[in-house]
Amino acid sequence: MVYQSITKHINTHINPTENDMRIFNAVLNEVTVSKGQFLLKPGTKVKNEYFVIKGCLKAYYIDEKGSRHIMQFAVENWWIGDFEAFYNQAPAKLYIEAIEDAQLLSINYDSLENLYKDAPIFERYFRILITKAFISQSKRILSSQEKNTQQRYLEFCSSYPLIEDRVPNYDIANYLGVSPENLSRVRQQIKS
Amino acid sequence: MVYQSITKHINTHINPTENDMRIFNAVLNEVTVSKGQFLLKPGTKVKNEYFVIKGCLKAYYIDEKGSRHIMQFAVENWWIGDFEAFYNQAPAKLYIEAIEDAQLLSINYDSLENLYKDAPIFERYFRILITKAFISQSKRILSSQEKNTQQRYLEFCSSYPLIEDRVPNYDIANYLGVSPENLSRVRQQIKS
DNA sequence: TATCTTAATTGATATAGGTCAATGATATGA
DNA sequence: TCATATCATTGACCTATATCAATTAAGATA
Repeated sequence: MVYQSITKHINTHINPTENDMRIFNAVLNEVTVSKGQFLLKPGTKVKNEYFVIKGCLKAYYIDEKGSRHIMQFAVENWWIGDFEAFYNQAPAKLYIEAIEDAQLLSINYDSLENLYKDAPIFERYFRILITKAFISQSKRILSSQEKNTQQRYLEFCSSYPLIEDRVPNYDIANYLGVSPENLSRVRQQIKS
Repeated sequence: MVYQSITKHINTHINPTENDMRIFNAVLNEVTVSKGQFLLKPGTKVKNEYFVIKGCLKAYYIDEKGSRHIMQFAVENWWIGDFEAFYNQAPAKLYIEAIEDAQLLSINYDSLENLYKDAPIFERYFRILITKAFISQSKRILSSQEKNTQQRYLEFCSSYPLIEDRVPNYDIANYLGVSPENLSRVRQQIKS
C-alpha cells in the first residue's frame, strides 16, 4: 500500500500517535509522472512538495545563458521540490523532471500549515529532514571547494550508489558542476 | 539588556507566549570572546550553538592539505555553530573564530532538546531558521556553478553589506572559494 | 613615531577544466 | 530489424583561475 514507505520513513525520525498519522495521511495525494514528464516548471506557483514512492527524478535550474544546473536528484524515500519557491509561496524557478516513471505522494502548502497546527509533531519531522538536507548541502559546498573532479565523482558514487547507476553521466557531471567531457575523461583515468 | 535582540529575532518568526519566552531565556548563557580567540576548535565535543548579540565571527574547516574553507560568517542576529557536529553530538570539524570582539548567547544540546519538549513552538522557530539557511546555501551552490568570480563577489557585497566591510578580503575570497590574488585582480577590474 | 606584522597587490607561469567539433556507442521506436 | 535520437568518448585548443614570488600598503604595538 502506498503509504507504507512514508510511514516507515516518518517512524525512523519521530514517534507520532496513530491519530497524528491519520491526520498526516489525510493530507497526502497520490501523483504519478512518466519518464521525461515534468512535475513542475518555472513560473508556475509551487503548491506541493513530493515524497518519492517509486522512481527517479531530478530538480534543475536553467540560467539566463541557458545552462542547466541540477540541484537535486531523488529516488525512493526522498522528498523533492522547489523548496525556496514552496516556502515563499512564489513562482517556481526549477524544473522537476522524471528520469524514470515515478509514483509520488504530494503535500500542499496550506495542508502542511494546517498539519503543523493539528499535529505539531510534524514540525519536528520536517525540522529534522531540513537539518539533514542542510548538512548534506554543506558537504557539497565543501567538497566542491576542496576536491577535484575525480574525487568528487568517486565521492558521489559512494554516497549515492542508488542514484549513480540510474541517471546518465551527463546529469551526474552537471550535478557536480563539471562538463560531461571532463567527467568522461576522469572516468577513463579511474579505470586505468 | 542582552536578551533584547534575540527576543526581537524570535518574534519576527514565531509568536511565543510569555511563558515560552521565560523557558527559552532560562536556557541561554552569555558568552564573550575577544578578537582572534576561538569559540570552538576541531575535536572538541560540540555542546553549543551561538546567537550573536555583538561582533563578527567566522566558521571554517581546515582540510588534509592544510587549506582553509570558510563555511559561514556571522554578525549581529545570526546563529553560528558547527551544525553537523552539534546535530550528531560529534566532535567538531570546524573552527569558530572571532573576527571582532564578540558577545553571544549560547544554547546547549540537552537544553535545546528539553526546550522542544517544554515549549514546542521553538521546534517551529528552528525549523524556519534552518529552512532559510538551507535556501541561502542552495543559492551559494548555484552561484558557484553559474557565475564567475566577479559576479559572485558583487553578489556577496550586495547580499551581505554588513559583512563585506568588516572582514578582510582574503576571508571573502576564501568564502567564495577563490584565491586572494584572484579576488584582488577582480576588484581592480571592477574599479576601472 | 618607528617598528613589526598582517593584508593587499602585482607579475610571471602553470594547469584543471571548459568549449567546440567529430566520432562511436547505446537506446528507443517504427 | 533498421533508423533515429540520445549519450559517451576522444581530440585540439582556449581561458579562468591557481600558484609562487616579490613588493607595497595598511594596521597594530611598543
